[in-house]
Amino acid sequence: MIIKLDDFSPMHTFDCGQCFRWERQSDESYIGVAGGKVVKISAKENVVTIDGADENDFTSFWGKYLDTERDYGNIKKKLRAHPLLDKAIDFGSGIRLLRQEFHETLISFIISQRSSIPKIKSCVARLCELYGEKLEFEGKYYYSFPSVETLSTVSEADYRALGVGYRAPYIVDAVKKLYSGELSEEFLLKCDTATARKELLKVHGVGDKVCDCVLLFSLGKYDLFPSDVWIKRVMEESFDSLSAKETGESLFKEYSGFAQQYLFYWRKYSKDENV
DNA sequence: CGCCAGGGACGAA
DNA sequence: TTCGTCCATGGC
Repeated sequence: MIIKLDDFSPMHTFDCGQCFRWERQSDESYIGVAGGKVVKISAKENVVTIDGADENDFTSFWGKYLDTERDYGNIKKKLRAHPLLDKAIDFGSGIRLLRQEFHETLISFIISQRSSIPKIKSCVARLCELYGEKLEFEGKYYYSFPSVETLSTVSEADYRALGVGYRAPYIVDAVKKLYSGELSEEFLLKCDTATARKELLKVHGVGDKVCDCVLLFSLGKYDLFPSDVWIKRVMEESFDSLSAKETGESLFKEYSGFAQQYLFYWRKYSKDENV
């Protein structure tokens, strides 16, 4: 499957901290699993190749996942009004915000709290290997992210065995709420951002940061500006701001989530060539 | 308020 | 190499 898509770089998009299941290959393509399917994605200029997907898969899943309908050129143009964003956008010009599955995003970001990206990736990978569905692609095996139904049978001790430590009971709580319908994607989608936050914060182990990441990366609440240590740093340095989240959201409004990703990627990864 | 949890990454010594 | 610190959340 080959498509034309502007403003997209697999590296910028898959390595900017929003997802944990894409692996860079020696040829700079990325292999990943989403929606129960494995694909390999590569891009030359604005020509994007998705190996392992046909047109049907694209219209039913990958198009939405890659946020292909959104005009990132326009978003970037608006954000470039801020001098700092201008720099950040130059550095991560191919970032697109993925529309990831809700339960996967929630559980992954619960695991992510107070941890590092390599560690998160290994925990999520083990979770998938143990409880996901085995998939084959180009002679290798991959695993889907397990369903809520499957996870509802997994115990706290089993989660602990994955290496998630004290987060194990949080995952149990999240899965329980998902499985019972007490927490539902459909409901959160209908809510305004503030109401959705209030609901999601009821899950054990979900604080401000995890909450904002989940709502931004899976439900498209783009007016959120998740603030981790890198974002706090950049806001403090450049905007003299003590409360990164509030400042970001009031500056960038409905583009907060996009601004956050450009700033995060730039502040965390550009240092070498930037000082 | 301060400290801890469970563990890997990362930077300093 | 080893040591200390970090990370984001809830419980105490």
